[in-house]
Amino acid sequence: MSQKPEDFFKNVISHCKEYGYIFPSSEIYDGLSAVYDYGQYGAELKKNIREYWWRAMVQMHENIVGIDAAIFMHPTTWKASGHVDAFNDPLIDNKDSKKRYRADVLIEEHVVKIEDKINKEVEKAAKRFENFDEAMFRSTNARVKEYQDKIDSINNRFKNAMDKGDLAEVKQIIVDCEIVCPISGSRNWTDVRQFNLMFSTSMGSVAEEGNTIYLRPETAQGIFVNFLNVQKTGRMKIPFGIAQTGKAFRNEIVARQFIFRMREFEQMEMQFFVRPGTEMEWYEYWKKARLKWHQSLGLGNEKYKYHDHLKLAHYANAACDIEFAFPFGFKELEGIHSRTDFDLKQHEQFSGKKLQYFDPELNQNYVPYVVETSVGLDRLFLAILSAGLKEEELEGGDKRTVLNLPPALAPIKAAILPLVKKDGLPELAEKIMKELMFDHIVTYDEKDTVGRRYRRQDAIGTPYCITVDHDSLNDNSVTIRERDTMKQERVKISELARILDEKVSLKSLLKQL
RNA sequence: GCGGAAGUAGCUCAAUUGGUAGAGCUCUAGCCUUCCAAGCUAGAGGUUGCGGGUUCGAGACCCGUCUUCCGCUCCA
Repeated sequence: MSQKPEDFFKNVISHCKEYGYIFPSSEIYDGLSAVYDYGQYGAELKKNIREYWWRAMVQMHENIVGIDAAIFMHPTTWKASGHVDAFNDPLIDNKDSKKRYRADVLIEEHVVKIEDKINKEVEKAAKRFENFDEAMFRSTNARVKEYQDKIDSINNRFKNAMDKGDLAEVKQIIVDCEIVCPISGSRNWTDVRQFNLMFSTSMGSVAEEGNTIYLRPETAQGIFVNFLNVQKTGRMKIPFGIAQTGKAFRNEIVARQFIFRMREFEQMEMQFFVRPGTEMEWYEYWKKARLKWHQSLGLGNEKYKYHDHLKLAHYANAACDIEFAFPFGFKELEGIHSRTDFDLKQHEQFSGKKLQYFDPELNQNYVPYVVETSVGLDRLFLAILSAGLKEEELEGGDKRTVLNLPPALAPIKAAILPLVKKDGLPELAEKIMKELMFDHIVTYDEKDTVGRRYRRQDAIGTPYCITVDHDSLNDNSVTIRERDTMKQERVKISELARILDEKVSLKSLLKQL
């Protein structure tokens, strides 16, 4: 299909809506920006992806266990993790250049410029006088003092403004200092606005001071604060991992690209605790293991690539992304980070509790190092859906829309279809459906011609259609039609449950790992 | 936040210079019985995103507002 990427992406979005995968949130009220609801099929697909991840991590690793920590956490958690300080930026726009700046950075840069002027004065004076006493010069020279007073006054004003959260004052500082935009050179600024990454709410029915709590911006911290609980009660020996899936919330400045960047999203994280000094081995191990997991889905190995981070976050000593070829380009799907002992150390410091492990082999205590794997469930969903959606040209110029989902992840595993709606075929089909229902989500459809029903199932990604025809009444056989090849195979009704199970169980995926 | 585009049936879109909102698909009920969509009959579905204004008359023109999409800015 010679389709433009934007158009294809639009198709993905409308297909999601039209076939019950994803709806805009609160749509009857015109929607809520960057929030989406998973529909009847979306919820199943998402659940299946989560299930596959969980089994691959928890079930297939003796030394990994899973937890389900709360979204609400003690507010100090986020001071310790660095989220409170690091993601609380006052931003300002220049209306002419359309550039956005951090207001604090603009002011800092301005202060640096004044400092440069002082230094120049000092240099000049140093050349002029012999036996130059720099300290004396700095404290007595009128011009230098003037500059220094300016700096102190700006710094004071800024500190006061930030402490009080007075953003109008922050803007006034920028205006008073006559700070110009480096690009447009103009002083045409918008108001300063505070962008806080974290959503806050209040605990307790009465709004009082000091009871502000945050909706977690990552699930990882729920694992770190439970490190000792799990290690002790599970008698875990290093190296070991703790996995968790769950919602996280980030107040993105601009959330875009459908479910790729949402304000409410779901993460699947695993924190792997290792002996200090071995973290790079494990980092490499998990990089490979996670890529292999993604590739097992069969979306095409060429759709993945590593992207190593050169600029590292405050807590990491190595980091890379597994990127996926989304319709809008290669973008991060999963992050693998070597987080060092940063988080546990921070929590030790803020909680006053020892978060250490006694290593019997070394006969010593230490704070473990952590290798994190963190994948966006919604992004994975989008990856699978956009890789799967195809407009096929069939022989004879016929077209069909097919959603090529990995069978083990498909929402509906099979549709049971009577060839015609009479002669006892519907009854037999329903009987088959009721039997298969015990193991899988299956559906029944008798409306329209069978070819049309096949196409309907293709569009929602059902991997198998089981067709009951007139012969079925005599030979106790039915045909299984495969979604991707459209080939049919005749099988015994008594064998159906086993055959279907073989084709759609997660086991087939897990065995590839 | 800035710039651009767009909001009409569940979906895709029409509606002449302003003159009674329509089609296809989908859906529902029935007919037909056919292994790869679009046979027949009937039916349902709309305060044209919302609020004002101009006009005898607004889906269309004007103002405001909301939402979505694209680009820029931010992004652990």
